[in-house]
Amino acid sequence: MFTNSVKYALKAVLFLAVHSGEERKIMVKDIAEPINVPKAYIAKLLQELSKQEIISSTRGVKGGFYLTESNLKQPVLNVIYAIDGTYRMNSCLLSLESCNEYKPCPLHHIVSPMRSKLIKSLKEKTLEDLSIEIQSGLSYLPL
Amino acid sequence: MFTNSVKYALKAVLFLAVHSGEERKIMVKDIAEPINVPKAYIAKLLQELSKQEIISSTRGVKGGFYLTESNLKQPVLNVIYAIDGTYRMNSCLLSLESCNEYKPCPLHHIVSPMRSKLIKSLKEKTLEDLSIEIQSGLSYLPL
DNA sequence: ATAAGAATATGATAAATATCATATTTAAGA
DNA sequence: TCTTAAATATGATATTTATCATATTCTTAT
Repeated sequence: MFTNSVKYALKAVLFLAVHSGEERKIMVKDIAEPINVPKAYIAKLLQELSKQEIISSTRGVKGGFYLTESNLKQPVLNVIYAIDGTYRMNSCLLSLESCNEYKPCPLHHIVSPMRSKLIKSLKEKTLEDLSIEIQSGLSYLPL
Repeated sequence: MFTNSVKYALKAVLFLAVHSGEERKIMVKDIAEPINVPKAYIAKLLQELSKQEIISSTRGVKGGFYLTESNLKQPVLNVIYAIDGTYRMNSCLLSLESCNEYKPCPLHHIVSPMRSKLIKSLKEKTLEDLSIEIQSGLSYLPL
């Protein structure tokens, strides 16, 4: 469903959602280790997310990555789209270009409603929502 | 969600579901072209499906691939599992080994119920079901 | 100003997936 | 039984994705 890159990115962003803030910037190595993702790999992803303004960063001494209030208000889906692009989640499972309601592929009726729901959920849930769930012990962000 | 290989395999198997039979074997090149998949690639996938007895085949003159009545009764999910294995569809989106109901990852509550439903549907729908839908114009298997 | 610590830009390497090619085996028909 | 036409087995190549490495740029504090 998602690439490895998206999975890593989501873990990193959620880690930042819980642990960082404008006054609590976190540097790459202190993100990579707790989420158990190769440092150089996550560094690249964080740079990309920062460039796309999904997350925030500052360079130099005392710098690092963090989430602003505004970053936290974003839907989870933003992270996914930023890394994988929109195509992957939205394209026909059988890769039939012409697949749509009027000319559905054989799996369309099974898959399409579920995908719509999933996308809706990922659009409604913000990073903050998930962060709160983690902090209140409703879900976990482990190794 | 699925690999290219699974998509190709599904298209090929559904093509066979509609067009082949014990008395109407179809050879690789006559499958590859209408479903618009590279011949050598689909050949390999068909061989694998045949080995796993998802589809049937005979060698030699007048040989080819086809679906028996028994093949047609199978759930669509069989094709997916045969090519991609079971792990891909069932593993945690964030690749957290420990993710489950008791220790859910942050996306578990969003994703898990939908995945369960999807798998249920793919288990209930047989190749025959989909073949009938295609033949009655409820869905399409185009290029 | 300048030194040091951080992200950033760039690109190299490795692994997995997708694609292509071909020699071998099997089955049917002459 | 021999020839031919098909799948089968095997493996080579190309492309994409994942991983790693490093020189450059920016920011803070001295």
